[in-house]
Amino acid sequence: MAVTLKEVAERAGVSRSAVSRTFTDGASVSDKMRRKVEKAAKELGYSPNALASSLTTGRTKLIGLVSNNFHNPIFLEVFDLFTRGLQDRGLRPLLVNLTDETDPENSVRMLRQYSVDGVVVASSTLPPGFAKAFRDAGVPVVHSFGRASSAPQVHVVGIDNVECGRMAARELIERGYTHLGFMGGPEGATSTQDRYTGFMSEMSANPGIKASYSFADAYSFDAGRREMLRLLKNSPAQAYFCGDDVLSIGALSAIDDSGLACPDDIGLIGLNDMEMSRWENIDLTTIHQPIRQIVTSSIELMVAMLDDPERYPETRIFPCSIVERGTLKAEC
Amino acid sequence: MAVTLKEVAERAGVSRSAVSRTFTDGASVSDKMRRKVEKAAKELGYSPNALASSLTTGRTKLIGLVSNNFHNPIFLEVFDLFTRGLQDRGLRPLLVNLTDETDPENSVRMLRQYSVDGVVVASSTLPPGFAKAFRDAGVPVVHSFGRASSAPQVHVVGIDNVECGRMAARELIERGYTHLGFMGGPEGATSTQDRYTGFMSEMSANPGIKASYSFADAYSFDAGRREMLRLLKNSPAQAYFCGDDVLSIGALSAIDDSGLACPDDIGLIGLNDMEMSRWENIDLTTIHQPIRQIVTSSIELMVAMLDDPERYPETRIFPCSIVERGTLKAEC
DNA sequence: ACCCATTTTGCAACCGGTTGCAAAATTGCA
DNA sequence: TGCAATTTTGCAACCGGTTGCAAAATGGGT
Repeated sequence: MAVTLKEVAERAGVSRSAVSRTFTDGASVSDKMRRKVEKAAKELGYSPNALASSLTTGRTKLIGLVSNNFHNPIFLEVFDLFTRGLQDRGLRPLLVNLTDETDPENSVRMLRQYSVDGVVVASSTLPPGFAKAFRDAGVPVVHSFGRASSAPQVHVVGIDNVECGRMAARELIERGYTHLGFMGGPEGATSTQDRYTGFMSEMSANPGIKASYSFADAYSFDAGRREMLRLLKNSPAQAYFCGDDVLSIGALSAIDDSGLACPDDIGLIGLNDMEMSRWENIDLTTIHQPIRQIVTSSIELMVAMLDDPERYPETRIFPCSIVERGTLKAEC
Repeated sequence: MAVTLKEVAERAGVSRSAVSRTFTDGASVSDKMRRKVEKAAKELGYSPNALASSLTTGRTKLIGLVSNNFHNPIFLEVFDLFTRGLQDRGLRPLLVNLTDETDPENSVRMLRQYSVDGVVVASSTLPPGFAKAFRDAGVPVVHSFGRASSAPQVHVVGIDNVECGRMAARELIERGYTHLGFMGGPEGATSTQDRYTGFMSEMSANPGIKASYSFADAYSFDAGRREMLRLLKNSPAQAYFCGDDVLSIGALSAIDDSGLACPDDIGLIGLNDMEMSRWENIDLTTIHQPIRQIVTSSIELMVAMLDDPERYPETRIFPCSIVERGTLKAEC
């Protein structure tokens, strides 16, 4: 069906190598030859088979884009940025959905069968074992939204979740709240654990402040709503730092439904600053996570690693900042 | 780096063909041989190179998943369903983001370079030209969420948007509204046009009802909000059928902000029934689009076409139904 | 016009698999 | 045990490209 190199060569009356070289940049071809070949190629509608060439060059320009976050709207933004960013650099994302997948080996095998040049793990809830499994298989890996570490085993790009936890606590304290709540995401996620650690460290620094904590079982609206409804039943805190924005929105809905008002009765601060958080009927005060920068940086790191697979693992942390909207009181 | 067939063959002391056959189902291999090969393969950690084999078999099991909807949260659900469904059938989605892309030829060329076995166009806003361009290139295509047609040029799976328009109009009329509004999505999208046609056809059947219409410039929160704010300035209708749910939610926010209430002052009905629409603080009355069935059916159709590329183009339409929630009055 | 340095071109082997065909091995049956 | 039918195996060519190397062509200087 498809036109091959050989046919173009015959039509142009030249060798196959000549055709190959006209489509390989950096190869030595005379202008005359190039014109002849390009003419024949155009007439036949030829375009080179990237997979065949990958056999000899060892590069497919395929990048595994691995995630298990298909229920958090912020990941639609993440996928948008990744796909466009990769495309712009001539790379192709092979999307892998790891929801329900527990064994890294399966995905490693699959991605190796397709000889991906690299893997981007885009998830804050996937255990670090996945990223490591790829690395152990000799595939360049970047873990985006992964856990910051001073001695990373793979490249990590993300935020300092511990610092975010601290930042949220400080903000609530500064605003005069004296009974704070931490309503985390899934307890097993490293992001949740780190935010918890940071939040609590700030608590120990402020003995006058009362704190309580609990965890929702997913980063999702329903989980946030359910957890907040539960909290509201018995003496809730004055303000909560929620695991992320979608969780906060669930909590917001629970507060509304209970006849309470936000921020008058209960304050909320989220994390992510997803598009939806600035919707006027949500208007969530939140910690901005610079996802655009994280994605761009992840892609840059990936590209760098394609050139030098031995590159020493690096952690890139981007600063977060509070976006003030309408879910915290100005001052208590 | 990677282990090859040849190495396994040498280790097992057999021919390369033998190794190839043990990993090809349906091939003739004795049990003894199979055991020998599998042992060697395991020891070496061999897994076959899918791309190399695609050279001779002509199948890559790669499916282009093409979309330009990276701002409508419903597409996260769509991607989730597609990636899982394809994976379950041993197919791999190559994600292509066509935001800002106007020339079908580019994407066709790109996907042909990667010899995808088929292409799923998942979009209601991409012009039909894209799907046709793939078909013309000899690639099996399914257009999901595409325009229904009695003489389709490519396989189409989706809903009857004209009927949805009618259904929305009828619902509003039955509830006693006498001044209806159609607030469409982007005017160029076939989905918008069809919903408009259906809506207006019902209007002509009800001469007593007053109707007005306008279009938002994207299927997005901001566009919906902007358009509704504009409408509210001069004698708005009593109830609107909005282009889709995310647009409705934008409209809802505009209504709230203007000090009006929904459904008391203005009624709204959306289309899609995305996850968010049932969030308790949104609670949107909407027309349910059975996306799960659409995706499943699209995948089935794709699989069928891989077996028989000449299969005659078919349109599959799934019925929609109204989901009653809180944005329409019970009775006026 | 001649010679040498440089560039362009084609040959052939190779990338990692698959597959038609014929030879070798196994099986069934007398 | 012998022989034909059947199954298993290996050889070698091929899929669609790339690339090292040597031969052919070109260019420059005199």
